[in-house]
Amino acid sequence: MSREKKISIKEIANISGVSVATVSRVINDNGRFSAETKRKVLKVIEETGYETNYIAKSLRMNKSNTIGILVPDISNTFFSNVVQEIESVLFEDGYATIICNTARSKEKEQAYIKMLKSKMIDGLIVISGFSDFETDDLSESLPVVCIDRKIKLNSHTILIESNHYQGGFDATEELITKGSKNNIILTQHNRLSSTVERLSGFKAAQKKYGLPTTDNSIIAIDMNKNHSRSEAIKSALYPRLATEEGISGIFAINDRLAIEAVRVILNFGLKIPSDVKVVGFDDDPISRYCYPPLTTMQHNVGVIASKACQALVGIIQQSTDPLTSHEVVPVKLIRRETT
Amino acid sequence: MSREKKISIKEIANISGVSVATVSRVINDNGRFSAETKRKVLKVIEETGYETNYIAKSLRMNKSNTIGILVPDISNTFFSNVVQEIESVLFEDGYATIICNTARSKEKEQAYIKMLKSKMIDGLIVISGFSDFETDDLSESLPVVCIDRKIKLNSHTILIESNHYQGGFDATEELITKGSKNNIILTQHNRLSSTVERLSGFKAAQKKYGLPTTDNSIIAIDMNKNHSRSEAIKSALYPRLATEEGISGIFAINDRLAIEAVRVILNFGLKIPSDVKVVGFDDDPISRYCYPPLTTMQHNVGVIASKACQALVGIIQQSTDPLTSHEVVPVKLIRRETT
DNA sequence: TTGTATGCGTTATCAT
DNA sequence: ATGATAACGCATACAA
Repeated sequence: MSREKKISIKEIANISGVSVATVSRVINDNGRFSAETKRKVLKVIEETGYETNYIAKSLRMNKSNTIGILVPDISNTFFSNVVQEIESVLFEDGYATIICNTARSKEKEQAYIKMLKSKMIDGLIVISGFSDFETDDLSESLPVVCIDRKIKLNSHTILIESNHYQGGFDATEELITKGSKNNIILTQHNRLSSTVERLSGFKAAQKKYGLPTTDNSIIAIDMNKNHSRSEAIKSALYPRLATEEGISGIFAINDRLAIEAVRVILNFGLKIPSDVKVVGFDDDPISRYCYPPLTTMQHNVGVIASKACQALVGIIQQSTDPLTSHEVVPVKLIRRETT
Repeated sequence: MSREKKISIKEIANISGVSVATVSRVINDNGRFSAETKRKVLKVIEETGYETNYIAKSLRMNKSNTIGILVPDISNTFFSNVVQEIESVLFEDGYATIICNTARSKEKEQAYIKMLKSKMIDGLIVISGFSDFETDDLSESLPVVCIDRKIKLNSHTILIESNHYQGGFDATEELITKGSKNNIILTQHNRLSSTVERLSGFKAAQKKYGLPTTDNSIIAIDMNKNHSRSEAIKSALYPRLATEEGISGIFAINDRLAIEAVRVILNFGLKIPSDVKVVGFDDDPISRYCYPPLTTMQHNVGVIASKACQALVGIIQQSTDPLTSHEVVPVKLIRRETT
């Protein structure tokens, strides 16, 4: 493996008999050179297979045409879809993308931010994650757009998010209009804004139809011990299934939870959707293939990604604050066989 | 948003009243400075919040402590798991990771390689993808390790892959030992080495048990038109299900295909696994939750990732060829309810 | 239209 | 133990 030295602008200049400045000009097409020299230089570049050293360019220009993405868990379907979409439009815009998987670790997140800044990234996209770190301080010195991650009010940071409130509302309304009166929300113990909003939507829908939301309406699973998640759901649900006024509708905050719930219910001996109806969230591929196929809320990944990119690139290139700093994109009910 | 100028080594030098050389020495702990100056400089660094500019460092050192990953489709579960794992160990080793989603586009792949080289990446990991591009030329000038991607024999490139042959063999043997005599392989039209190997495994297992592999044993779906994939499987399978000597076992080359096949069979009115048995490949999460839960082959993502990183980092740091240039890691049968 | 010279932030060589 | 300075590859202000 011979790492042959790469050819630089200087070589090109020597070979074609002009100065480095001139070479630089024709490469960047800045004008101020004759057609003849252009031809000459381009020919040499072609022959030598010269390629720009973006490290040097970045150092000189103080920008890298690179943007960073912080994502908590790339193996999560929704996240990876968003990332993939973002990467695609950014690529079109001429930006490279550094995807950083923070594994929900605050330390890793900080380390990555440091690394990204030292790489002179032009902008940063932060997807979800817990909001207790200071994106705000960050956005003072760097264009930042967040996706599904609440930030301080006085922030320069832009926020793009799914309408989790509406999602929670529509999901719950689906349960109700399909005939379920005794509904609960199956949620998790965390402080994600998306979780909070979905709960609000649930409550609002309940209220609209004159249904109460009590402590009993909320079952929150602790995600710390993943292995027993299924057990946790089981022990929370079983006693509530047997009673006179048993649970007849479940809005689960994500599809994984929903599917676990479905299993528990089926094992208990109840029918879905006749005895109890279930709605999930995220439209994970598993919701299409599980049994029975799961009614769920679908994110509009395409517009989330494009809005995020549009906002970020806008503020990078104009170096000015954009018109809207908060976009909320609707989610859509996908009706399948659990309601 | 005030992009305040970042502080450099020069400032540190001025403030602490030493030269830039000295500052650089204490930062890199190269010795040749007094304890006193060290203390002094470190204090200033602390106070000012100085952070190394890795762009400049990279330019000077001709290395970036960054490695690139080329992945065809980050939303594919297996790929995203591998990437996540790789990212994790590389992070521990002090390397940043640039994940590039090539979307199976040759143009994008080339563009990304160009970009990565110009960013002075220290190494490259290529996951799957079609083998008709020249990783070989690449590996002349850059440490490269491939995962599940066949390359030319004379190559410097290292290859880590799942044992697709063994996977195909074990999957098929599972069908046979569970009582199925009339087996087919459900595959796709592509030239991926993994596809080819799985087919070989299928044939070998058939042969071992005195079962023939004819043209009729192979059903290859065209993936071009995704929307009609389900239809394609249906029309391929239906006529073969009705006959006297109907299909009793299907080895599907991936879980998506397997699940579609399961649906077709169920719709046809046959029982699984009593009438026909199915084995998939990849252990996608959907295989756990689909109905009935799918027997499938599980990759050992952890060792694939760690072997890949180990190999890459080894050749980067020692700048020498590693002992083994080809590692094959076993896959594991996960027995669920389709066999 | 073209060339010279300077600087981006580092590290490394060579003095001192 | 420390400092001055060159060099990495590039873009640009200024001079010609």
